[in-house]
This record gives sequence, structure tokens and C-alpha cells, in this order.
Amino acid sequence: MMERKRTDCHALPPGWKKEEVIRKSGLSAGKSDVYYYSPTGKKFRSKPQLSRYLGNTVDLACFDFRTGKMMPGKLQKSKQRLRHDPLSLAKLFWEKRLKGLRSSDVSEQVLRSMDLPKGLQGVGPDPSHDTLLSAIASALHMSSAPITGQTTAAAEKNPAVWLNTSQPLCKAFTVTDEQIREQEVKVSQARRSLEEALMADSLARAAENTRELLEGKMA
Amino acid sequence: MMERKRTDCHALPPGWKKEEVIRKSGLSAGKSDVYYYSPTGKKFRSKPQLSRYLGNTVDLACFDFRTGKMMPGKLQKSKQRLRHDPLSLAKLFWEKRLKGLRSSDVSEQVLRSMDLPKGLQGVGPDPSHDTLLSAIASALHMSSAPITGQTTAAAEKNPAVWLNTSQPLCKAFTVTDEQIREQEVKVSQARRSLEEALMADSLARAAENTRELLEGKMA
DNA sequence: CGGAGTGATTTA
DNA sequence: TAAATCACTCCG
Repeated sequence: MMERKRTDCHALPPGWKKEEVIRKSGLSAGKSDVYYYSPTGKKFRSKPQLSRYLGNTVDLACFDFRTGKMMPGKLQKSKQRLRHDPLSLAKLFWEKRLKGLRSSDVSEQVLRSMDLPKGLQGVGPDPSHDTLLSAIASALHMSSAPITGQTTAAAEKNPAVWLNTSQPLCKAFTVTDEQIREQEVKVSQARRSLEEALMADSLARAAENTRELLEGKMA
Repeated sequence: MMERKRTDCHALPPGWKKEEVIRKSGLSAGKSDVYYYSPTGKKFRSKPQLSRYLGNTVDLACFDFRTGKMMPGKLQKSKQRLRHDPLSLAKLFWEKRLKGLRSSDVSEQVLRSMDLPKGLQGVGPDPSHDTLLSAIASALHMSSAPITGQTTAAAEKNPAVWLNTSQPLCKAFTVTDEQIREQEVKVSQARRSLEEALMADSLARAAENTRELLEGKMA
């Protein structure tokens, strides 16, 4: 049995190991896959998966998954949030306007993208889906904390942590790793839609005020 | 089930289809990618890739990849070979001179860039790598036929066609689509280097003759 | 290991 | 700069 070499990865906490496996055949022969192993032996196949697991305990913004090293200055990937300066806001606003985006469209998209996994059930006085979705979406948008990532492995599968322990609308349940990932995609989309809707509304009001002001001066 | 729309592309042979996919997330969200599908279902992601596959059976000089229509008059892309008039030659010569290009540099670059995939092996009396590379490079430079493109799909993976059926230095082997593309890049670079070397040599001789002529007159 | 989807790089 | 091409990630 040919054991593959697992080397310590010094860019990660003690005990984390890195492995590189070369593809032997097919169209991608010669290319390689990189894996990481937690101190407990759990295998990680991508940076997003690693990020979800490590959460805020480690900042992976500069971590290069392929080499296993930190790359200062090179803010790889997309984590670098595009600043929402007035110019960007205006640009997005008009882009959306030209595309015919209206608040009803945004609402529909939010609700559609927020369709939750079967395992997640609302409880309490109002178990309706929409109420639950709205509550979660609003909470996510108001919070400045990152959505992804838990502090411990145990927390990863504990939705009470993810949704906040004070959340009374959800009862205990279990979710798979994949469900978490898919949900984060949906949350991200929903959050973006909400931001766009709020910005569009804000800018529309500003535009309206400006127009009224001009009309007043000309009267 | 949300099927994506694959429409017949009438600018291509019967059975070819076109698809446009909008990017849904990331920095490039909202942009779109255009793909084509051969009658056998193979996917094509760029005009050069399509061109390699269709070869001389279809003239794509006026084909607009994004719209899928022929655009007469608009000779898109690079097929239009830049003519090597004396002025251009002289300009290129001095550019190279200023950059310190010498024949040894050219040779090194040619051999380095022509490093062949593992699957390609020389055979016969002299299987050395250099001999094989030189033979291929020379043949390519002497030929006026385009390097890219085969007549049939089968030919695409048949190097005997690509290298010319009369080529005795290579035995049968298989190559992937990506290897073909990568090789074409290298061939293009090698070809350009050879052209530059030949031009530099030619112009250097002309300059030397002129100098001698002038010296004779002044003596 | 494949390949859709998206980032990164090159070209016009 | 934007558009086109290429390369890579990431998950099935």
C-alpha cells in the first residue's frame, strides 16, 4: 500500500496537514488535487469548505489553498468586499433600473432563493414559511457578523449556533455539510438582493427629492 | 427541470447548436458565456477552439462567436496575416537589435518552447529530441498552410494528419484537446522566433554589404 | 477524474 | 477599457 505524503501546514493551526495527489489519467492527467486534514483527521477538498470549518479562528483571506502558504498583499479571490461608495451605488441603481428591476421582483427573488431545506421547520405560533424566511433574511441583513464559519467542528452541525441561540423560531435538527454550503449560497444571494433593493429604494427617494427641489425652484 | 435553450446555429453546418449562459454570481455576475455544441454533443467555449475543430471545412473569418452570425465586411480576429513589407521587417529588426536578440537566444527559445508532451516520441534512426524538434519546426516554417484545424473530428486526435502523413519521424500516439491547444501556442511562438531570426540574419547581411560598399567608394 | 461555473490573463 | 480567451476551483 502506497501511503501518500501528508505534510504539516504551518499556515494553519498546529496539527493540520496538507496532501497533494497527482491525477494519473484522463483529460486532466498530470494535474493535481490538494487536500487538507484537520487534527482529528477530517478531510477538506476546497477553500470554502475549509473556511466554513475554521470560521473566524483563522483568517484565510490571504491563504493560498494550492500552495498552503499565506500570500500577503495578494488578496486572492473575492473576499475583498467591493466598497459601496456613492458612485458604485448610483451605477448599480441605474443598471437595475435599466433591467426593469422593481421591488416586487426583488421580493420574489428573495423568497425563491430562500427556499429552505426540508429538514428546517418553523415552530411556534406562526410556523409559516414566509415568516421564518423573512425573519432570517432580515436578521442576516442587519447583522454585520459573517454568516459563514463556526468556531468549532461541533458548532458546524448545530444550527442553533448558526442561527443564533436566541432564535426561538427553529427547533433542533441536523444538517449535512452539503446543506450548509447550499444554504450559504442562497443566503448570499438573498442578502445581495436585499442590499440592492434597499439601495435602489434609497436612491430612488434621493432622485425624487432632487426632482421636487428642482421643480420648486423653477416654479 | 430548467432546460437551457440550445438554438440551431445556421451559420454553422447542420446540427450545430448555440447556447448562452448568464453568470449568476461572483465578480462577473451578469456577464454571459457563449457555447457551441457539435452534432455529436462536444462543447466549444471559444472561437479558436471551434476553429481548430472545424479546420478548413468552414471559414470562420467572418463568424461572430458571440452572436453566432456571419458578419461580412468585418474581418474579425487575426486570420488576416500582417504583411511583411520591407518597412515592417526593418522595424522588427531594429527592435530586436535593441533588445539584444542574438541567434543563440533564438535557438534557445525555440528549443525551450518546443518542449514536447510526454506522449510524443521520436522514432527511427535518430530519435533525439532536438532532431525531431528541428524537423518539425523547419517544416512548419516552410509550409504556408495553416497549422491549426483538421478536416474531421477524427483527424483532431490523429497527429499523423496534424504533422502531415508523410512525416516519418513520429509513431502513432494520442493527444488530448488541451495538449493540441498548448502545442499550437508553442508552435506559434517557435514559428515567430524562426521568422525573426531569419529576418535579422537577412537584414544584417544587407547592412554589412552596404557598409562594405560605402567603404570601397571612400577608399 | 470530469466539467460547469467563474476568476485571471491576454488581446484588440 | 472591455471583450475574448484561457486557466482553475470545487464539488459531483
